Amino acid sequence: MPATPHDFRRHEQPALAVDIALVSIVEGALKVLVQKRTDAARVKGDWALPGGIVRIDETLEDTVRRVLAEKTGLKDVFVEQLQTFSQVDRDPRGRVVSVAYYALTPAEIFLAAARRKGDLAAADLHYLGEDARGPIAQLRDRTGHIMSLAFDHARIAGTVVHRLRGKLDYSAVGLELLPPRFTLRDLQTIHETLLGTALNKPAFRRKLLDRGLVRPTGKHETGKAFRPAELYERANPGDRK
Amino acid sequence: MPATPHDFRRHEQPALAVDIALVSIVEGALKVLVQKRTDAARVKGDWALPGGIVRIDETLEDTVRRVLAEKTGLKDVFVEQLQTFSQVDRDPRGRVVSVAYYALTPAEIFLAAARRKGDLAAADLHYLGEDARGPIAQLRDRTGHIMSLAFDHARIAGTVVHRLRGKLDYSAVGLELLPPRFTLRDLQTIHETLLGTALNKPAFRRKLLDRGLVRPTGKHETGKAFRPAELYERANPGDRK
DNA sequence: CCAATAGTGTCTTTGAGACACTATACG
DNA sequence: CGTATAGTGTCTCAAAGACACTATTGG
Repeated sequence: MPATPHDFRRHEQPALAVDIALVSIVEGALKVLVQKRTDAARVKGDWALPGGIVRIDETLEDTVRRVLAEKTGLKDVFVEQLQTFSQVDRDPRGRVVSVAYYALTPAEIFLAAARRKGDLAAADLHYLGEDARGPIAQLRDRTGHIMSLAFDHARIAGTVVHRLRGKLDYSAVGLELLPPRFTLRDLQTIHETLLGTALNKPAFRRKLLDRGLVRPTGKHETGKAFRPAELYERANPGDRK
Repeated sequence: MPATPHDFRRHEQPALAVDIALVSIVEGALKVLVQKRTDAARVKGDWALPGGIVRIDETLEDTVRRVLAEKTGLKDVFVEQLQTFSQVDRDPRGRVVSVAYYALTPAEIFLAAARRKGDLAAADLHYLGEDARGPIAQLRDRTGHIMSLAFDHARIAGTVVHRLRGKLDYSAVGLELLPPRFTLRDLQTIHETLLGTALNKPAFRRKLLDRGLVRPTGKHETGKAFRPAELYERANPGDRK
């Protein structure tokens, strides 16, 4: 029997939040934006992914964009839903179900956002693999020290890497981590950093061009002490040459 | 600044529910379990996916298993999270965010569950493709008449088919739609029904056996008027022969 | 031995990896 | 013209599709 309106609140319900992994690749290193926690005495973990409570009149995407704007000043970021996390004890302060999102942005924009507020930091994101409960990641600061993550955010970060690795094969998601014009070598570095493996140069180029995901602009890099690479841009979907 | 416990309820929040697409393949037709709606006057759509409100002490998987048990009597069904749907107007009775799940079960168990209660029905699930807002599906009854779906459930059903098609390539998810022992022809029919295309027999068999996903039992079908097929079972993960 | 489907051998096609080669800019 | 990287031609290899062939059961 479907619930009627007043039924929705007959039982006490979990609170609903979003958590956002803002990810970038800076000089061949995978980065994620984290926020310094202030009540680390009550909640284990010095750092957390930015997040916020979903308001009654917002879609989840609205909440994500509001939180990103409030905490980083960023607008028009690429955002996709990852997965919803609902372990009963995931937040020791109360019952919160969190819908995790990942956001992707080029290195320059990412660094500018991380510098904007004092409690934000760009952490190195290391994928540790999967165990019985799923993927997991570890964060390190620029000196290589481990940054402890609160809640289930190490799981969320691990799941982001796992998802992005899967999507590289069949989508152009790596383009979200580059400016509008880029070289194929840059894009290959993006893929290699996310996958953690080296890729074959001719095969990589063939695949992208055959599938019509990128298009040469005719322009070239400048200021290099050797042969400059051609700049490419993303092809409009539907284009096949 | 992270919220403190009392902050969680400072604003009014959406209610949190799960919706479940219990899917099966019966005689080469893709089926989904739907429930007859009683207040179709107030909410457009005669049918809906089974669903329920998430209780404070439940994980989402707990809610899914509770709802499946209450509505169908099924236990130990294969269940995976699909996606969370949060359009503000998705339920005209009030603000509800819904985490959609799909559940897979073999034809016999599915048919028994669908017969168990009078308000349940096994609908034919037709994938219509993707538009700008995502995948969409249409339901038909056994006479071919369209069954109108409430809320965004046509989107959820479409997203389930889309997800399952993607997973067939790299996972053994089709095995969840078959009994413990099955013929390779049965499994190929499962794949073909989900994908909506014919598959190459030798290639299909090679792939499954090379990847060690299934294992021959040495037993064969009985009661066929022609050469009986060998029965296979799922290989334990890690086995490679 | 016929019907009908199970199961396989093998040729072709396709796409990815390997690797070496040519191309081109700056200084 | 040397250095360093861009970009490509081509061989190899692996996986998937095509297709025809053999195998096996009940009747």
